[in-house]
Amino acid sequence: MTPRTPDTSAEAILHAASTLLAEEGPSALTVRRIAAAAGGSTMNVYSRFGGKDGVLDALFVEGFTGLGDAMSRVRTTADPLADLTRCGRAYRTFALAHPTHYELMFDRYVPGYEPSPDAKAAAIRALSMLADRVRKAMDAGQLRSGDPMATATVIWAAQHGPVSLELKSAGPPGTNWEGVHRMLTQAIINGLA
Amino acid sequence: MTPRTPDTSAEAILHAASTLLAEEGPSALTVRRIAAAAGGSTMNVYSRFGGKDGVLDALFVEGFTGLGDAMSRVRTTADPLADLTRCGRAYRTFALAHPTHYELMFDRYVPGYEPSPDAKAAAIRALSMLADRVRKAMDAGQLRSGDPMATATVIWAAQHGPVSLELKSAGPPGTNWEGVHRMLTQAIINGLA
DNA sequence: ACAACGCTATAACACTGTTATAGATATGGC
DNA sequence: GCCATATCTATAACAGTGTTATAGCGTTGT
Repeated sequence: MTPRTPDTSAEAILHAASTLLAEEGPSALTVRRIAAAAGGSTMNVYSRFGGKDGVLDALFVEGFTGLGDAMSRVRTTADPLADLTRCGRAYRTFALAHPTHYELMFDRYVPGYEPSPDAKAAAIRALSMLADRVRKAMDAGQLRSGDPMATATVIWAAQHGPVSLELKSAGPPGTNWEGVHRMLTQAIINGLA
Repeated sequence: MTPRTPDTSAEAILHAASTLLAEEGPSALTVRRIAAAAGGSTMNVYSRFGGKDGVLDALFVEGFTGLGDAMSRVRTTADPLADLTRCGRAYRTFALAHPTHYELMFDRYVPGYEPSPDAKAAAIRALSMLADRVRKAMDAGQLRSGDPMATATVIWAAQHGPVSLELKSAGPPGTNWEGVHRMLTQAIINGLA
């Protein structure tokens, strides 16, 4: 589709970078390859994104937006605690479906790269999705009341731990990561109740 | 001391690399800088370690050895569950004391770097330290019995989650990471009891 | 003392992000 | 319609990376 967009626009660069990241991993994200895949020249990346970091930031935001969407798409039922558990499953599902984006979001694989304040804000926005549901559970009296953002951070940490290790295939071979994730999620939700 | 070791030995390279990693972070780990700091030439790194990855592997092992030692140094008392909790504290303390090593151990900051099988074995050895204590707690009837290695992996994931996020300073500013870590550790130990 | 070998250091190669420079293309004023 | 201007693009150059090949030195065994 769009068989020859004449303008090597910012969207083309972003699309190319996102595809490269998904299909070949972070090491394929070189300025030259991104520019070539977008049909333009390297300077395009600099004039539109200010450099490689700008593109990484955009992918970073894209990743967190997707993660937030995945969690906000979880249907809201009369049982806020069960909703939170399903959010945890959505978290792991997203990470396994987009491992390279997750790597970019949470691993500092580029020595000089640090997410910009705006990018970090996108991460906080995704966390707010969780905090909203935490607040609902608190209002329903199913979760000990307190700062929803702080409690959401605890749940987030419980998600990131097993998912991060699973993506690195750390730990003993044959580990049942789905079970580890479920057990940890269950334990922390019980502990916060 | 040793004011002019005539042999730019492997230890000198390792020491230089470890110091560079600790003092300037992963981005300072270039072959040329390592060789210069060790007083030798770049070829030294290749003849003795087979390339940069060999040095990274050695630092990887160094990190996991240190982490395993930190957890095995925790004193064993009559309360295996309390010992496990202290192991968790030792885990976080080690990570905060050696953030760059932790980064190397768990973040894939070098695009092409993958720990060698031997290096991964060192990681499993560190995990075994935890598994030993888990077994003790199981024998004492304080922890639900099962595969100690699998249970240790769950505890490990509960440590890595908050510690990893804390080191990246992810999450909302002003987060009480020590509290997040303690809460998660407590919850998972309770959940496994 | 001599020969052979191993190890070291230097320089070259292919690649990276980034920047400067020349060229083409489009725009604005008449 | 035509020219001057300005922007945007593409090419090439620069400093750095990991890695490899090559020439030189030192050491060692006989």
